[in-house]
Amino acid sequence: MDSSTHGPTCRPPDCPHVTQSVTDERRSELEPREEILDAAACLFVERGFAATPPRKIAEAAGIREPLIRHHFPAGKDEILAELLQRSIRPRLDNLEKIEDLRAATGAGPEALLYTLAVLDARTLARAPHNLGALARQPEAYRQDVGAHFRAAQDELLATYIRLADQVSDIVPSTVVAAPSGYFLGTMLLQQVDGVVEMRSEGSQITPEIEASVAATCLRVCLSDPTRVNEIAAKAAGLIRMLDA
Amino acid sequence: MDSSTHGPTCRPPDCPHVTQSVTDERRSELEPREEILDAAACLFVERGFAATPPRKIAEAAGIREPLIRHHFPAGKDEILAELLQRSIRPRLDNLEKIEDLRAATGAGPEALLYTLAVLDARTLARAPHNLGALARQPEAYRQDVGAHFRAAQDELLATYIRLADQVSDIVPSTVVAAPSGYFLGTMLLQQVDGVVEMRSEGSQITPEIEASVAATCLRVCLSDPTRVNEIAAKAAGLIRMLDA
DNA sequence: ATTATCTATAGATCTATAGATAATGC
DNA sequence: ATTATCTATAGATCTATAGATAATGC
Repeated sequence: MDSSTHGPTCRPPDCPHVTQSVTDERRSELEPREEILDAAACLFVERGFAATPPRKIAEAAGIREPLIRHHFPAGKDEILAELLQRSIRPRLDNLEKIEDLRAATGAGPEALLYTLAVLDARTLARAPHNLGALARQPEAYRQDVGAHFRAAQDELLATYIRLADQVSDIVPSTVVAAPSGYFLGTMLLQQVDGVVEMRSEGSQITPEIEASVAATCLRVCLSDPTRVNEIAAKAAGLIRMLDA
Repeated sequence: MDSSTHGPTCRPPDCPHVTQSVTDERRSELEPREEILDAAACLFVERGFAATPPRKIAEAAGIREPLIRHHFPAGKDEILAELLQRSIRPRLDNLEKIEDLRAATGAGPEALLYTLAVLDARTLARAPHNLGALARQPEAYRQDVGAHFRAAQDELLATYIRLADQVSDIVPSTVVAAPSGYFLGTMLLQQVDGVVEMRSEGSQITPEIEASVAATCLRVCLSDPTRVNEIAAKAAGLIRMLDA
């Protein structure tokens, strides 16, 4: 209530930066560059990119402002670009993983869609500081900062679209308003990305919820939802292979 | 490319403010207060609240900066609060509408959920400047600005949770990872709110897509998706009553 | 008399850089 | 010699206000 303008909205275990008030000792567990990224991630997610001046990042990281410029000559923009990369890279890895699984096991699109959804949900659930929330900052759409990120996002969407298309067996003419193609893929991706919103509302994302999200993706595509159990079981085997 | 720092990302038909460069004539179709709100809505959605100084709003509205303070003494915060109100009020109206329909027709939760989803999707689809996107600005979570808005949002969520609960006939023990309660409601609401994201990606939201979103909400809840057609038909009747 | 609008400007904050000092690698 | 870090500061931008002028309602 004393120093900063508005109370921290950040849950302490997630994010020490917003709560810490005058502690300006470096925590020094990390390299300064990492320290900067970590502090910035927390602040960008909690207060927003545009609302976070470099000074606040420096304070949170326990360094002086010009050091930020030393590590990131282009300033905040460069930090955001790096954080966006880090938020999307593991999801591109997930795309590779399911492609490998397909090649290795001949798994069908149903199990692969479920697997991808679980992996992505898990990635978002475990990202430090709920980093996935950066995708919703308006600056993530700016060409100069988020171009690379956007391209990756498009690749992700394209995969969801393709898988959804292969999985969907709902004949449009038989069902009023069955989504398809771009819209079906978008809806599935949004369902998965919803994990970010749940986290920011304070929910702990359990493995059950991750599975729930994935199962919902299937239920949206399939005319016979009783098959979800069977597909989930098959996918669980694939996921176990990855975890091993 | 000449004046402003970054190219406008706004589609012209949606939003004249970002594209207009040096035209500082007031358009004067609207009251100045409305002009300010309209310009601010566009800029907040496109560039973000924190990245939009009052000067830009004044320029876009064709007025001088202090006039903003005259109409909104608390500055940008007050504008945002008003815009958040305007974005959520029609959705509270939608809640009332389905309650009225329930009382008048005795419609069941399935048809009401479908109807609510269509109404909400439509509200988001038609909101000027894709106003629904404001809900994702970090400042919408700030107590001093968004408290009222958040309360309304919670009421909305509570209704989705309740309806989803009544509609859902998926017995958890028979299906691995069936979402329920809070999470099911959250997923449905997110599905509907996805319209905002689709609009910001440039998609035109057709009535078919609105129906699609609503149908998907049902498909997520129901063990027997073949019932969706029948429910959608019933709901279409309810919606026609409202439109008349 | 109140409301709407402007010009002018003060003070705070932010962004960016210059230049000094310390630490490190060859 | 290069890299890492600091202090100090300039210039730009933002926020907020004072005070003048015009328009409007009683």
